Order: sequence, then C-alpha cells, then structure tokens
Amino acid sequence: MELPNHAKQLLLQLNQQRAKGFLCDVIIVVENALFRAHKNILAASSIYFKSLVLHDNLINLDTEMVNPSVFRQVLDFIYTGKLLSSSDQSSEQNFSALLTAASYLQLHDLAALPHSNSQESPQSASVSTTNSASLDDSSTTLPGVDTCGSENMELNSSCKASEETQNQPEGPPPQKKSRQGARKNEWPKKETSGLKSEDHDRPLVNGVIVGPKEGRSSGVGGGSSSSFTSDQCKDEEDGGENGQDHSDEKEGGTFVKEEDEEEAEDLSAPMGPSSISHWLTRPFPCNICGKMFTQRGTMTRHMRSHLGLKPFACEECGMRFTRQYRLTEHMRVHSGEKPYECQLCGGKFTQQRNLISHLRMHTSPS
DNA sequence: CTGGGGAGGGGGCCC
DNA sequence: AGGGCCCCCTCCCCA
Repeated sequence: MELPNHAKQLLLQLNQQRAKGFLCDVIIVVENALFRAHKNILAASSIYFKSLVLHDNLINLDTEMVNPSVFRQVLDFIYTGKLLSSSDQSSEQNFSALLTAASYLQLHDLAALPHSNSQESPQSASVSTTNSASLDDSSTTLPGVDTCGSENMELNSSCKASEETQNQPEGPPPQKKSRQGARKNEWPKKETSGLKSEDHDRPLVNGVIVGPKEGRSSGVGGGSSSSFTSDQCKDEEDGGENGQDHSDEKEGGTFVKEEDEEEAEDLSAPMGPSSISHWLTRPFPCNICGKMFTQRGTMTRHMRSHLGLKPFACEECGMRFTRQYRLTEHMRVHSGEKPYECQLCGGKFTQQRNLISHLRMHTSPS
C-alpha cells in the first residue's frame, strides 16, 4: 500500500515551509544574498551539503562557483525536483552557471541534467506559477546585488501575504519558554530547534531574511562593503540596550512597519556631528541590523546572535551557547560549583554577576 | 505581591 | 580574531 502523491506532497510542504522560514535551520550565504533552508533537505540532496550542514548553521558558498540567482534555482531544484530557468540571463549562460554550481555543490542529479531540461517546459512553467510566491522568496537580495531585479517585485508583493503568516502561531516556541524549559529539563527540546530563537526572531518574509530599504546602511558607509542589512534589531540605542528586550520584542512575533520606518529614518538621516562621532567611536556596523560596535570582535559576536550560531554545546544537556564563557558558566549548573562567595553573609553563587547583584543588596541603602 | 536568586543574553574592553 | 571577563538587563521561579 502506497500513497501515490506522498513524496510530492511532503516535498511541497517542505518547500512551503522553506518559503515561510518555518523550521529552517540553516542559512546559506551567497555573495550578499541569504537563503534559508532545512539541513535535512540539503543533506539529502548532496554529500557536500551534508558535510557542510553537519556542524554549521551558516554556510558561505564560494562566489566563484555560484551566484545568488543560480543558487536560487539550485535551491528550487532541490525542493521541487524541477528546474526553472532564469529569465534575466541567456539560457546558455545560465545553464553553464548552473552546471558549475551543481558540480561544485555535488548535486549530481542536477549536473547530469540534459540541457533541454533547463528550458522552461510547460510543466515547470506551471509549477513556477503555482509556487512562485514561495520559491522566489527563499532568499534575500541585498543591496548591491542586481541579479534579481524582477524578483524583488515578487518579493515585495509577497511580503504582505507573508506578514500575515508570520502572525500565525506556527513558529518555534518562544525563547522565554525555551529558557525556562532549560531549567525544567527540556534542554534537548531546545536543541532541536536548530537556529532557535534568533531564527524566528528574524524579520522573515516568506522565510526570507528581509533586505533593507535601498541606501539603508550606505549612510554610514565604509565599514562594510557588502552591507546587507535587515530591519531587525530596531535598537537598543534608544533605551533598550539589552538583548532581552530585543528578543522579547521579536517574540512579539511581528516586525511592525513602524520599526522599520523608524530605523530607516535613523540610518538615512543626515549625519550630524553627534552621529559622526558615533561613527568614529563605533566604526563596526552590523551588516544585518546596522547597529554599530566599538570593536570588530564585538560586532562579529553580535552577528552570531543574528545567525543563530551557537557553537558551544553543553555535553550534559545539549544547551548551546554563543560564547565559550557562557558554556563555562553554564557548566557550573551541572557541577554545582559555586565559586563566588559573599564575604558578608557567606552566600555562594555560580556566577560572579549574581554575587555582584547580591552584594548590591547588602550595600544598597534600602 | 515582592524580593532574592538563578540563569540566559548582549555589549565593552583587555589581552 | 578570538578568548575571557566584567557589567548590564531581563526573565522566571520560589519563598
């Protein structure tokens, strides 16, 4: 007994999930375009991807071998088994680039396709129609990338629809819950969420990490040549200098337009003396949210939170951290070690910061 | 309801 | 560039 369309339906679902960014656990960076996808799907389609996604949530592809528009086709092929030709390039050029990419990515099925398959068949054309909303939205085209001019319109037009889907309670569980869950022996659950909180924290448009408005980060210039930004991280600069705020805001589920506009205004505003000095003291902007940092290392560390990169995993519970030091701290939860002792009352703490806040209690007038 | 403690996350800074 | 540490904010639990 076998359901005739089972595989097809499954793939269709997965592709729709990709379009929404639902359960996507890996980001593929091609030049300055970001594509979200599922590790399982990528791993199943190519040994090369399999090795890449094994340990990383963020994959940078060689731009010599693949460009964003080709990779978009590749990704569509992986999720649909169909090849949709690119309209903005000659099919010869496109097919050649596709073959190069397929070979580079070790997508043997794709690499072995006869040329005729690359032409848009009536069938694929119809698929293209049905799936265009989701397929074309699987990436973000970032400023400076002119490969997807026509697609940007589709991207924009699909934004509204996707905003509605973003409001639906289908994302991963809120971070707060996860964190709390961590204390209730639900760590493994959290681990399975892959990119986890930052993941759904991102301003998704049909699973796409939303690119900026034009000229977004150009005002500050200099810091990053390949400035891709998103409208995430409406910041902290004015008030909530805090990550929790940040994530809470995002957990709200929606990235309201006001935020975007607000930030857009900030960044596009003429640079007054204060903003210039701000730029001088914080010369390292985040490519994703535009937040400025004093040191490159701080900025790259910050980027990890955008990208959901948590390389440091607790062997005991599977909880993952963005920093080694956090893991070290966390391990004391398991070991019961409390190295920080209050000299006034003898209270012991696993973390120094908690000792400090405890000391404040001793010293505060109240 | 409130205060204290535990813990996750972020940024700054030094090495 | 990355590690380590400090400081801060916040959330949640619990007494």
